[in-house]
Amino acid sequence: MSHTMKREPVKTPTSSELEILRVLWERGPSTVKEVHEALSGSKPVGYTTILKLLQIMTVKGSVTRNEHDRAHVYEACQPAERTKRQLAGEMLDRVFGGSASELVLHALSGQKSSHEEIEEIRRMLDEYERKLK
Amino acid sequence: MSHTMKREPVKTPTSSELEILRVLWERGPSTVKEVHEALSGSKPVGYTTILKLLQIMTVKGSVTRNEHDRAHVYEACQPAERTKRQLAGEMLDRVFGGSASELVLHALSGQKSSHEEIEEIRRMLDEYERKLK
DNA sequence: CGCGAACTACGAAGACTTTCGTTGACACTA
DNA sequence: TAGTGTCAACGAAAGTCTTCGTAGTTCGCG
Repeated sequence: MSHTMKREPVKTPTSSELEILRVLWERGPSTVKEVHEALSGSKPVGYTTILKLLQIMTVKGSVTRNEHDRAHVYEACQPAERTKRQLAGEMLDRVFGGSASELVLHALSGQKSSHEEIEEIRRMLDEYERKLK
Repeated sequence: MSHTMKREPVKTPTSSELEILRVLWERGPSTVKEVHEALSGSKPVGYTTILKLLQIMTVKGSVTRNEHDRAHVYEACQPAERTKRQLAGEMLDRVFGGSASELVLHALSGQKSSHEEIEEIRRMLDEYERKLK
């Protein structure tokens, strides 16, 4: 009955979901245990908390799980690039009214970026304009 | 008793609060009515909803209000620059692991920026490096 | 078999957000 | 003065998010 199912606009992940997604993006498909261990490093969090979150994310459709093994293996549905673009785009609109330069300005003002980092950004701008033509 | 009061780390505004703050930043000190009218343009929202939000924000400390007139006048406590920097900085850390170039990359990939906009970003990069020295 | 370890499923509490209806105070005016 | 319009204050409902305890299942092993 897929034709009766609403194609949701892929809501942006919540704060906790994002933490989990970052682990999945970095590690690739992982079990609850693996995600839990990865996140426990930074702050204490219960095993079942991660489990529950992953279950909810499965229902929401932001991750899929492979139940072949007893320890289910979870995987992000959307590639990191897509979700990051979505998040950056939202901030661009909601905070900076669509002005990319304003976003860059404020992003830089908050921390000290290295000369290399700045050079990297310049390279990307060149690349971006090259593609526009 | 200010010395007994905790100096909260100024939590980042919620989605609705941000919408209101943007109005206050743009218009300057405003009454509930004015904020309401400004926001009604984009989407329907009740007057008391805005009032309640502003009251909550007053308690949280993100806005102050002048009760001199019957229609209280609200004003953002933090300048736009500061809050924007905070929001951009958070996204930088939480999504892009602190990589400014990645943030720029994804911000640009989501929308089409004009040549002028790109030039503006380049100018800002120059400015940023100039100040580093 | 019976036990403990490893896992999933489920429910529910608590905190926050968002939204709005209702009430009451005030002030202006017919 | 009674009626009308403008406001603030409050309470409460509904929806999310986050967290975790508890219960039940399965597997390997002594």
